[in-house]
Amino acid sequence: MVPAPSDATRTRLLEVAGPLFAARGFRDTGIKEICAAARCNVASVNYHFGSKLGFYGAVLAHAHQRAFVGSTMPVPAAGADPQQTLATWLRWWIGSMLHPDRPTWVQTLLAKEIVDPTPALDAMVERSIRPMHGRLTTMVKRILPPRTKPAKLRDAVNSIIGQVLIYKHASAVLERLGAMPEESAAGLDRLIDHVVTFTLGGLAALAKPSSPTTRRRSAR
Amino acid sequence: MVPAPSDATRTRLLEVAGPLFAARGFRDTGIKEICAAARCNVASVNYHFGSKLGFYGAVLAHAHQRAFVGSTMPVPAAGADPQQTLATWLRWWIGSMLHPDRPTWVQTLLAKEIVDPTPALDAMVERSIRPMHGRLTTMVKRILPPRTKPAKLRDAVNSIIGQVLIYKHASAVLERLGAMPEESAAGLDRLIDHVVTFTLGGLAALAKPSSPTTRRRSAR
Amino acid sequence: MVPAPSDATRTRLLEVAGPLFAARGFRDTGIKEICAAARCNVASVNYHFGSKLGFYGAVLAHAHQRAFVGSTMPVPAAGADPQQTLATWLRWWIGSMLHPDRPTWVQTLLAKEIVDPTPALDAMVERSIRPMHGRLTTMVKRILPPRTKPAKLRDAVNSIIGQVLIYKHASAVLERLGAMPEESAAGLDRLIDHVVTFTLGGLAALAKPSSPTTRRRSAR
Amino acid sequence: MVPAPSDATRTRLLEVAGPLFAARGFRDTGIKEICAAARCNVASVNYHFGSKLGFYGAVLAHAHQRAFVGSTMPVPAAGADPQQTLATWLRWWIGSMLHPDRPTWVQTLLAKEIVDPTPALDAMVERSIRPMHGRLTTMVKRILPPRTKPAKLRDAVNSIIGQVLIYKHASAVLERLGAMPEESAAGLDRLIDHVVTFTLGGLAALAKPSSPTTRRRSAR
DNA sequence: AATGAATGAGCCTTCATTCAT
DNA sequence: GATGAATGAAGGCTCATTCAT
Repeated sequence: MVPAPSDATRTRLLEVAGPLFAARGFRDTGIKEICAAARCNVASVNYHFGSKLGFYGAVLAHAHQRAFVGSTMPVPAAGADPQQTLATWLRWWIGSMLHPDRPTWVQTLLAKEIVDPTPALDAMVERSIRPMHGRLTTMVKRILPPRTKPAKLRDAVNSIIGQVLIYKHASAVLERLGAMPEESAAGLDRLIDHVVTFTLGGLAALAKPSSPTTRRRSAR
Repeated sequence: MVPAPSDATRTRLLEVAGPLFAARGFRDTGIKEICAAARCNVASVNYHFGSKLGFYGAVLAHAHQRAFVGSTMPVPAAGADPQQTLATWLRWWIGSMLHPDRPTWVQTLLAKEIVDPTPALDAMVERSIRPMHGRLTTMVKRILPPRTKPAKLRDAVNSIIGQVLIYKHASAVLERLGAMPEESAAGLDRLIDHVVTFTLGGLAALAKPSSPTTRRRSAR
Repeated sequence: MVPAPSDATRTRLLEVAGPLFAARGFRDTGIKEICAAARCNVASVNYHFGSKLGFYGAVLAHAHQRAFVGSTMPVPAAGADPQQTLATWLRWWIGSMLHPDRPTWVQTLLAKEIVDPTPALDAMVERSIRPMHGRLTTMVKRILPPRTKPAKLRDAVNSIIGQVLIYKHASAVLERLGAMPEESAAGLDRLIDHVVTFTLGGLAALAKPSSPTTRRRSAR
Repeated sequence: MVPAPSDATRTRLLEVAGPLFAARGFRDTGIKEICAAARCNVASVNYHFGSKLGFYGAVLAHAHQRAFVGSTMPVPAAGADPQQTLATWLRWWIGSMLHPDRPTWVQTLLAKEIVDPTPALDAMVERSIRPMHGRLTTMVKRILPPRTKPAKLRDAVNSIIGQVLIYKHASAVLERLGAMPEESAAGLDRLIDHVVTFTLGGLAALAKPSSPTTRRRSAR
């Protein structure tokens, strides 16, 4: 079960399948196609991973390992400013999600899985997403007032995540609308600045006791 | 294009296919399955619509017609407060996207199409998404300072959209994280309040000339 | 479900599959092979019968219909001699099982199914075997003494059936031992005479109150 | 042929494969399954036995060795009563075939092989079946009149064998018909009594010069 | 001596589509 | 105008076997 010393084929399969799955989705990517790209027999996938779905799970895990290699999550200084801490973390996170020099297929793969889940999603959530989500929640909690209700905290975190995920989830539409940011390091920096500013502004607004502008009746 | 004289079957197919496509995606929903639900022959789809893809396009168009029936986009009063105008529009938009009393499959279908586009996406963008996007952009532009750069405006709009789309695109993950808002009218109202507050706060922060907190270097 | 008026392919499949299944068994006979013999597409089997197993069940039912066509089970005369009635019935049954002019694959198919059952066996037992078994049991019961225990009756019936089935079930071995009867009408007649004589003799012995010759201890 | 010096794996394979082959047949039992049960590599079978078929032959030979261990065929006393001799031998044979305390898979394996022969059947017939068949034939010959034709003798022997084989070959059907004898030592004893009585009665009837009851015409 | 890895042929089934009526 | 029948390609998976160590 543990990767044997010489897994030429196994490793090649894992390396090669990520971009393919990301490009065409789980169900539209045939193992024939994958094995052709990995120059191995179609039976290899089933031999090493039991089934196509098992293989897909392994690819996801493999992708997760690679996703943050060379980019360690920043640890907040003990008595650091909460806003500053969040800003730093956001810079790291958004950078690791959207950096143009980074192979884009890893995040695309995760995005596809999020929108159209397969049974492999559960493992992915626990392994990869929940830790980050917890970290982000903790940081936001420190910024909001002490007695903020959990629901409010939860919404705030979602608003932050949503601002970033849209570039992964809706890129096809944003491109058609001409609303994609420039794919350059400078463009990414500007985008990050924007998200940080927007987020801190939003959190500040949440911190005030105010009621939102004249909410007369619920929609509909 | 115009409904043929005797189109009982044709109409039934269009009505029945939406939820199925929304539930399992374009490629995973078989025409056998659809025709079984519509109690008609498997050849009917190709007979009436030429091919599966043509049928899918027709379903999307049909869905768009239904999507906003009984819920007209609010028109801003001439000299109204820009923030107020945006807030009102957001209430309407989020409500039409997430209201629990409303059949959810239309938006789900659009969300799936956004993440995993088929050739039918282009038509959908022009017909359904671009008008809304334009309207939203206009409203945000009125809130931001007069000389705001297009890129900044564009980012702001994306930040608003992203806050909402996440509930459609990432619901599978949010549910597993326990981060989904309550599915009730009251829960939706609270969520809308949150988005409005967060958004207006974010836009206010963007309006200030300041630079975000100490941005030393871009992420890695 | 009911055979439609024009089932060219469906009928051809049913006709052609019997000998093939009989020759190589259910699991060793590929639908590719069958469809090649029926000159139709490999998908036809699944289209008409849902699955290979469903097809096999249909072949069995079809075979059962054909098995006794033109050979109606003899009905005993009202006050006829029980021995005579049984003899007549045995003549008919053995003849229909072993007659050399009759296509042998039907019985071979049933025999294979009996020894190595598939899920289709249950239906076959109820439809085809139980009625005959019941008839035979009734006839034997009339020959044995009135108060014969059910277990004794059951064993007697089994002894009769076993004498016949061996020629279907163990023919491969009997041939190698040189113990197969001649495959001719005359040979079959002699065999039938033998079974009738042996059976009536055996039943007569059972009817006597005697204990079998010196049964000291059970084997081993 | 002779067991190699270090044959732990080889022996384990032989021991473990018998019941599996008996349960599911030669073609339906995968070597993967067998090797999993024997806790060895899938290549072991081919390594030790050359091929699956070679392995199967070895299993059959191994089974034959075990089949009659601890149960030696009774040798008739010189001047013993022929009926008594046959009865004694039948007791031993049926007991060794059907005794519930005895692992049943050996006989089941042979039964499967008889109905659906593989190339390994020939060896099995010569080694295991022909000697018994010869012995039985000799005993029956002593009971029938001196000048009995070989065909008649052969039929008589088959009638005896058939009475027993049915419980091995048709057990699936007999169970469904509720016609299986009780699986207990007492039940077996009763069954043996029955077969002995029925057989001796049948042989007695054969010995008479009579023709069977009014055989008018052969069946259809 | 023995094994984990890898192979290629074959399996049954499903698919969107087209044909003949 | 509409359908039941039929099609061929492709799908993932299992198999007994062989290779390289």
